[in-house]
Amino acid sequence: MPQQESSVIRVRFAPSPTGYFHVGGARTALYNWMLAKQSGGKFVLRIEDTDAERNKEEWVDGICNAMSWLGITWDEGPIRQSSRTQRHVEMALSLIEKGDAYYCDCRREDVEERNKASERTKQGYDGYCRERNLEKSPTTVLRYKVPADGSTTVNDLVRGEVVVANENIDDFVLLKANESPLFVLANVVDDIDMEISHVLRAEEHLPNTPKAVLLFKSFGKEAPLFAHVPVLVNEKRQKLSKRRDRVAVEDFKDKGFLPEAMINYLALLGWSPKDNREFMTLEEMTAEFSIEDVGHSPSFFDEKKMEHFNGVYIRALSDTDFVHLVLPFMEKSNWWEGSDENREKLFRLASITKERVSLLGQAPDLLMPIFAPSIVVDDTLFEKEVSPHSNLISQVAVLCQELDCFDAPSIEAMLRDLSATSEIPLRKLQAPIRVATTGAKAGLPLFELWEHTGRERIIERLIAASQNSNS
RNA sequence: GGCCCCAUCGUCUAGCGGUCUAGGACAUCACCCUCUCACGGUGAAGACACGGGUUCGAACCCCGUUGGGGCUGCCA
Repeated sequence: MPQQESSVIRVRFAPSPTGYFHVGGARTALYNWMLAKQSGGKFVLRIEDTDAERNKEEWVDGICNAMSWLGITWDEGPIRQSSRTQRHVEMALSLIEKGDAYYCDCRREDVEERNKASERTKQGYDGYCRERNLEKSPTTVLRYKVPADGSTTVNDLVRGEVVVANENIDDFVLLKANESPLFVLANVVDDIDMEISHVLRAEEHLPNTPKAVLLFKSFGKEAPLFAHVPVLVNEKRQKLSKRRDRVAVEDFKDKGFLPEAMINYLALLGWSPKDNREFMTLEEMTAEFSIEDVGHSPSFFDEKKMEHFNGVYIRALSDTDFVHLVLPFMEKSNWWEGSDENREKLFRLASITKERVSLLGQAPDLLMPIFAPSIVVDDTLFEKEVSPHSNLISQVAVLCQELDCFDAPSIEAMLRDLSATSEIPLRKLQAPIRVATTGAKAGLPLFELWEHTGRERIIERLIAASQNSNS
């Protein structure tokens, strides 16, 4: 096959704005991006909005924002397919003269009826109007006349050769009755005009690719290289669906996923580097990515594993970056006051917080006992963990009062001392006072937590706890 | 129903005819570390769908079966 190896790679990512941007689309976009960037090629963002009924402009913004957040940049676009309707129609009409297209006035019900009546095992359009030489009218669609014999081959970079007998390809619609262009037509015309070299998309498009190949041929153009990557599936092994599955990129952003972690995880769904390592930067992945090495079977999108990746990325963050990234999540809490003092405190808490969260959104819960003026202790938990130890708790309150300096080392020394004299292991001793001062059984290391909460509030909470136990 | 695609631990994968008593990661479990939790460390359990070939030799090649998925629109 003569191939344009010398010319630049031009790919396009072509979402239709019929819903939010989901992880499946993100992975397809990412693969396209890596394919283009590894050789200095161009990435075109094309919005496939030929179906005016289903598209909404706000989805376009959503897609662009989510892609930008992930770091998937585009060199051209977003180009609305709807802005090129005239060109699509013109190209479709040119096929009539070539004898490759014809008008058809069959209604869907008519076709179904005929199929039912005949012995035909296939269900699609039966070619009823092929030789009727209909004129254009408000009720006619324009169909492509698929050759009766022979077969059409799709040469796919990940699947290999896919051969389909032409008799199994229906005469598909090019132009609706209202003369608006349809997917395959618009796709092919735009790919030609935009000089797309590689069409990398999800496997769900494989069945209509022979139609595209036929069109390229009719237009006298060489088809681009195709690469159909497996779809992403849910736990029931069905293709991820915007409606059924909660997989919006934006939702993951809101939960506190880092774009780098998502990109890293997503890239590994269907592809892996030669040495099978998992943590890679976008640059490293781009350098090593190879479309031929993409797997052939669907991958389950495992949010748990992605969260693990996210935790690793969070822990690798500098304290400064962590504070910067976690601040928006803190600001969602009504107890958070964004003072310089609090930001400084947050910075000093960064390292012990980082290793306890796998999502940025988990940080506020951990930090609430320190920054919130008051805490809430669940009744059952209080009865179980706090009440039996009211004496101990009031004793600790006194010791806190007596401490020269209320910092972590002093607090630790004080509690270890108490542990030794009272013969209560530190691990047992910390439980009631932790619940009394934080409302939770687990959380940040107690000594640092107390230091940053401040002596006054800690003593206040300890006293309140011991008094509530007595009554 | 028809057409097409796919098939290694529960999941993501390594493996591209001999190095496989099948390696790694997530999840699970146990132990260690430890002020709780977490991080980290060590270890356990866990897979080549099945049947035929080809070959001295098959997870790797071929065929079939089974199972799964996608498409089947005047959606994309």
